[in-house]
Amino acid sequence: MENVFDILSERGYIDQVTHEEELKELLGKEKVTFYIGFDATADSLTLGHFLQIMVMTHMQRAGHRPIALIGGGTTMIGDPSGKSDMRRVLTRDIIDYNANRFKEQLSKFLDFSNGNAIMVNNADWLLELKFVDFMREIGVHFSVNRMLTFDCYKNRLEKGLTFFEFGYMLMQSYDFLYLYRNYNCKLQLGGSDQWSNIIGGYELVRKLENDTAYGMTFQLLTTASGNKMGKTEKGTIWLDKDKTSPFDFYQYLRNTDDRDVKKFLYLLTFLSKEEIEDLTKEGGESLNKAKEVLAYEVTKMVHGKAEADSALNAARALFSNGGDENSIPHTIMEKSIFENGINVVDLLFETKLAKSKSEGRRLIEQGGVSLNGIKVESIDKIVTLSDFTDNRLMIKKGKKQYHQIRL
RNA sequence: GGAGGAGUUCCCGAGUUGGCCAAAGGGGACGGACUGUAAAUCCGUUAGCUCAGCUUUCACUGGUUCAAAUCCAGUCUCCUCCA
Repeated sequence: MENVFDILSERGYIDQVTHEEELKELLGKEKVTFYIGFDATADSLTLGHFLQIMVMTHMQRAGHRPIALIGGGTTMIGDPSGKSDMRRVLTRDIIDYNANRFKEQLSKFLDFSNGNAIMVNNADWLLELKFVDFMREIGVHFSVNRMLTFDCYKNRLEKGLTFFEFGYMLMQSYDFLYLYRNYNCKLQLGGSDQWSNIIGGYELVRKLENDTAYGMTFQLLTTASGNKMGKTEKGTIWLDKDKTSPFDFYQYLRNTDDRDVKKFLYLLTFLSKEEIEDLTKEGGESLNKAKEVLAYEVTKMVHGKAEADSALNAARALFSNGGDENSIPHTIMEKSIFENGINVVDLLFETKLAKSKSEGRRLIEQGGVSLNGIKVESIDKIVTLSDFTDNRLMIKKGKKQYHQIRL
């Protein structure tokens, strides 16, 4: 059987590894327990987390045991790496709630039965630590001089860094130690921004347990234009369908930059190398097909086949004719509203296509709105039943946003 | 605790001899043109509303004034240096 390390490497997940050869050997010969930490700051995982889920899934398929660690305890501090400001501190209740949601979502991808995967919450052990004991057992192994040389702290020195946040690394390192002791966990994975925290943990295990631990990071999912994948300015792309609809989720991936398609196919789908190379070899316009596959595959994994089919159909219906109209995002409204007529601007506002009426006016003035294919020329237009066809009215905002009104 | 500096519209960041400030510039976002539901480029928009006018904004509260982001007093927060 192929070594999972090679798979991860070939697909381009891996960024940095503490001991490449040793780790590869280990992964080839025994069942390895590893962990990835998730911040519990939101009540849903994001598309960005999906990359980490993929890695865990690859690992589990290869016979290894994933531990998903929910940062219930560390979230109470906030990881200072890469952040310029101290994070909002959340209450225990919120964190617990979030942790539960994470578990639900992760269960869709990982097999948690029979201990094949484990979920833990570091609040369970971090919160009961005694300060003095912790400082004596753990604190003595960390050199401040050394910590200050890490990039993540370096740039914080100018902005200010509290001891509170400085302790984050010790806590995360302690997590690793705890998991090593209780679950024989030998490997920590994480995004490349976690490198220094991971180093801290594996060094701690080595010092205290005199055993070898490993760390590996993978690339942060970024788009060619430099943004963090799944975190658009508009808002985060969530895995929760109530927070980001499957259609929007699909569309986000469907609109992937040409330069990212191949990379994302490798990272976010299980398609074989041959399939991916085949889809992307021609480049140019043919990449549209690859984008459709990408969007469909990922949506299928996250939201299931039915939702993926539906999103695919809706998109085809809207953008290339054919496909099923029923899947298009829509609002059902009272017929009486249109018997009297409603102003377009109000309608845009009602359907949330415009955040304010001013924005709605602006859109119309700039020629960005059409009803059933007819451009709205005036902000005074009154929409009535006569604008409908078969009780349906398709509002198009800009080039890509469609919303249908049904009676 | 002492001395000094700062808090502006989504973000960064101008603006403090009071009016010409809904507030420069950049980024982002949005709309249009071009296109392949891509990128790049160009043009436009970017507080709200009952929109040629009106209303609410420049940490908070109160004051001076015909008029304040700009002046005064107090409060809060953050930063730097000293203890």
